[in-house]
Amino acid sequence: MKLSEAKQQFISSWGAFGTQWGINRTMAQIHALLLVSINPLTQDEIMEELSISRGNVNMNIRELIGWGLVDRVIISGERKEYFTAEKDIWKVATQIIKERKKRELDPMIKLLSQLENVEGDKKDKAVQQFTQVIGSIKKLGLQADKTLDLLIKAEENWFTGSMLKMFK
Amino acid sequence: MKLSEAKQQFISSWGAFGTQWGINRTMAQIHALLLVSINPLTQDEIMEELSISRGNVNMNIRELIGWGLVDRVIISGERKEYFTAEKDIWKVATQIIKERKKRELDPMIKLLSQLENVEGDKKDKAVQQFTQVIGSIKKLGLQADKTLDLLIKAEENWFTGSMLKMFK
DNA sequence: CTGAATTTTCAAAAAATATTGAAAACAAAT
DNA sequence: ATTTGTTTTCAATATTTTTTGAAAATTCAG
Repeated sequence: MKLSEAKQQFISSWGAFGTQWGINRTMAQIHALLLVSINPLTQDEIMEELSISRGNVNMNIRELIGWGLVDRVIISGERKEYFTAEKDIWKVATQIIKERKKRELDPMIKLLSQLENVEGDKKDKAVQQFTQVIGSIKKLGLQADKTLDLLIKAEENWFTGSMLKMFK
Repeated sequence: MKLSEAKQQFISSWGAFGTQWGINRTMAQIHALLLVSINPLTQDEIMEELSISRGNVNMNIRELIGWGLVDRVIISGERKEYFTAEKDIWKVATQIIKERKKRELDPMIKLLSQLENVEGDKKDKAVQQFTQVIGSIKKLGLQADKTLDLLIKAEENWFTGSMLKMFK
């Protein structure tokens, strides 16, 4: 397989995987494109490469910047803005975990905490069961939250190092 | 907050969280409903409770069964089928991990393995960089795969037990 | 086997989401 | 201050995804 062909394949597949995870296809494709581009790209280059409109590029680039996965790059003497993606995959992964935790896990735990305080007879089977289910989901959430915090702080060898040794 | 109100809130919020994870809103809501229902429910009861059509219930229930999160229950003497959800949240979590791994992570690793074999000059900076990025994503994927396999096999106290001890 | 109850399918409709493109806003150079 | 290149916005449009509901298929009882 040729390089250009492989890049195309990567970009298109990454977009497809993205949608399965609730991520906009184009956003995932732009990220993929920047990951496999040696040099930073302009909006025009991204438009060209992916055959998408200027507005689409602009919106998704800003979204990617919001996720902390893409940075603006100023090239001196150039009028246009350039964009580049973090290439260190460990950093990319922790950044995504950090954001999803903040946007999704934390609000979910907050919700579950509220739902735990349902009023009613403690002997009521229905109340018991509800509180039990909500409580156990919250517990799992809190544990995941804690673990992910540590993971985010841990160094790159977390997976390869102590983690795997632990399970032998 | 009253129990019925809390249930409604849980179901509706669970649906919203689901969509963020690329899961059909109704499927997540049906799952939530069954999680907080003491008794198994029929399709008619689910239709009624969530105000959705029969076809919609049927399709999403089958999808949930496919994910291993919901089971058909036969109640003797009854003609209708009943449905119930696994209430043990740890089992639910490992089941979801197992399925997403199979449906998403494994295919992704397969793709990356193919893309690693790009033909071309090894000294070409572009080829090097591409291979490096693809290789590191694959590596991360393989490590996650391995870790999740162990997690799936591990007992319920994985998070609370050794996992947290490891990080102090 | 027949008929009634129940489940499944799937084309059409509705809803949700993503994309376009042109106008407006902004920024740099002269 | 004006022109020119560039970025941003957002209403309109297109696409994708979900939902409906009625017909077909299936299942069970008699």
